[in-house]
Amino acid sequence: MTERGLRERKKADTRAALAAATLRLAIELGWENVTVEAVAAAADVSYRTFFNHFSAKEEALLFPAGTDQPRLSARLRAQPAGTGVLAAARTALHADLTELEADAAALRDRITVVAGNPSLLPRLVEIGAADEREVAVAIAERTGQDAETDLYPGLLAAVLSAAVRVTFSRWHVQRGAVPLTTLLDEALDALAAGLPEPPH
Amino acid sequence: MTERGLRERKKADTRAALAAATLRLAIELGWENVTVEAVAAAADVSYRTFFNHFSAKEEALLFPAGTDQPRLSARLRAQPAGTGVLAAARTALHADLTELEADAAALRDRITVVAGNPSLLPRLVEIGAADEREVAVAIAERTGQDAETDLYPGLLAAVLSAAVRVTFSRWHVQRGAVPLTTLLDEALDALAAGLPEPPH
DNA sequence: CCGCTCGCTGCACACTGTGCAAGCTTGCTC
DNA sequence: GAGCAAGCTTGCACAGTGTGCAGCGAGCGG
Repeated sequence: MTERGLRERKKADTRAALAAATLRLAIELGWENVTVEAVAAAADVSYRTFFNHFSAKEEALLFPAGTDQPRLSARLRAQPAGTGVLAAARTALHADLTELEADAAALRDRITVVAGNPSLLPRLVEIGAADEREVAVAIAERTGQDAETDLYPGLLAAVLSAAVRVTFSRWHVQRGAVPLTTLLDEALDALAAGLPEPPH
Repeated sequence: MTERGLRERKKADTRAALAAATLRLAIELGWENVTVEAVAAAADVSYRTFFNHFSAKEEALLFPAGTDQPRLSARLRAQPAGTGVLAAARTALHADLTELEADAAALRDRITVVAGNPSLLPRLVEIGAADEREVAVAIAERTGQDAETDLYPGLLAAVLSAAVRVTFSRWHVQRGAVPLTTLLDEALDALAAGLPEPPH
């Protein structure tokens, strides 16, 4: 399933080379100075080939592995039916973040680029929270509600997305000193406590 | 301060005409079929003039009044120092949403366009939550914390942003039957209660 | 009334993203 | 192993976005 032949392996290599070149050039030159032409040249393929692998420049930076990998909604559905929504979400998010933290160097570089280019920030959320809409549906399935009309599923999905975003930000500021999962737990605990105002 | 002369009035008219034409064409043709050239033609100005008023196509749709209007962070700072952060945020958000709901028809059209084009969704958040970063700083000032390192300010700002986004979504689904402020209160109450899982 | 300011306009340009029609390598079949 | 289909790569043309620059003309101040 991982490699079915030389052709697919070469294709994956090309995609990886393009993604790596994109990230490297973004760090070296700044995101706005990265052109698709330069990326293609750095990866030794033609300009046109870039768009055979990525539909847009941002995709090469933020979705180097492709969009068909297991997403948060899938992980959430995989949790046993007995557990509560919040606990299930916490477990699913842990799995997601652990996987991302596996190549921490690339993740840090990516966040660095995004931090310097706010226009990319929304897309980063998609990495962590995948398709927030799907997550809302998965939550609705678990609570027996309707994702369209009821408040809870959409709100929880959006709030989880926000928690992940904040977690990425803090992880980056602390230069990865604390694991993503630990930081996420802090955020989720604060949420579960109803966001009580801390003493000052 | 509102109008200082014929020239400024004409400029504001041009901007308003461009914004209105953008919204109208987006509803009629779909966002992806709206070209700047068509918008400029509909507003009876040249192509180049469009970019003298808006730095990008999305800005004409989402920030028709300009980005220098009073933002959420300013409203938040304007709240009396005695009140708690959550209460202050609620009041500030009420003011913001009430103002937006004043021209409900345009707001509904805008949300319709955004709902059909997820790529625009992140920008809509900016309308409601303004600059989330500034809000985080304002929260930090109120709690005597540091917006960079402490969890609370950034988390609360992100969560408020999420609540506003969900509120817009529900308002749109219900076709504006319930005021924005009422829907926002429901979301904030759920958050303050720690997002307890509803019975199913 | 004269000059200055400033919005509007046209032109040229770099870049993104897409459709189409090739060419060439891979992998499968006979 | 020869051929054939599939599909990755490539070049070309094109629509559209966004920017820099220079000129024009109407509003504004002295």
